[in-house]
Amino acid sequence: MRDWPPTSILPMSFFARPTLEVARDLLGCILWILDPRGALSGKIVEVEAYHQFEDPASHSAMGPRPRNASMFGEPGRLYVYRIYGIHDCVNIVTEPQGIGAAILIRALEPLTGLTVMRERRSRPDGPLERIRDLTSGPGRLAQAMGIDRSDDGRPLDGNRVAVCAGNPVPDTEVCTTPRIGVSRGREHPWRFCVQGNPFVSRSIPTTIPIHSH
DNA sequence: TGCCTGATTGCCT
DNA sequence: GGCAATCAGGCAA
Repeated sequence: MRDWPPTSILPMSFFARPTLEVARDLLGCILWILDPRGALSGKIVEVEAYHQFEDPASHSAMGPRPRNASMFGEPGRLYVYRIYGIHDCVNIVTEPQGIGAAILIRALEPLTGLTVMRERRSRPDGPLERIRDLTSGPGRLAQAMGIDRSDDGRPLDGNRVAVCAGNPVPDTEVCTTPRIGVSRGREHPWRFCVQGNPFVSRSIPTTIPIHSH
């Protein structure tokens, strides 16, 4: 496979850090997955951080359950859940094992395997025309990359999935906002995105630069 | 057991 | 801007 395995795979130690640091550093990194039809990749341009402690919006807030077990497992693994009965959402486990924190990947900029992504995202009436609709949202990118709940708990070790270092995003291009769609914990600006990147799922008025000049 | 809500998306008006 | 699709977990009864 020409593009596999990818280089500069981030080690477990990268994810075994404070969740907000990992979330911010994840911007600009590349999510890779080995699809039967080839390697797929995209640049991470939008994420949300979810803690266990004092974060009522986190799935881990009420402690370990069968569904969120992987959230309390080793860092650097996937936590995949289904939302609204339809869409799968891709998270990466952070902090030391047992804490119960993760980062939701909300948007990617497609880099490799656009043809496969377009086929996966095609509608009953035909393929998607706009590249932006491929991966600009948590449910969309999961579908485009072919990630589902069977990937829950899977390590980012380069066997099927990996996150690799990319071009670092400077503070001047990082924005933080409240998390999308959460009813509790909205006071925390724990959504991070690359300012101006067209693949960010959506912008909200309270967007503020992480680097205030 | 039954009802309600949710880290969403796409189609409809 | 409204709303259906679709389902698992939490909680009330």
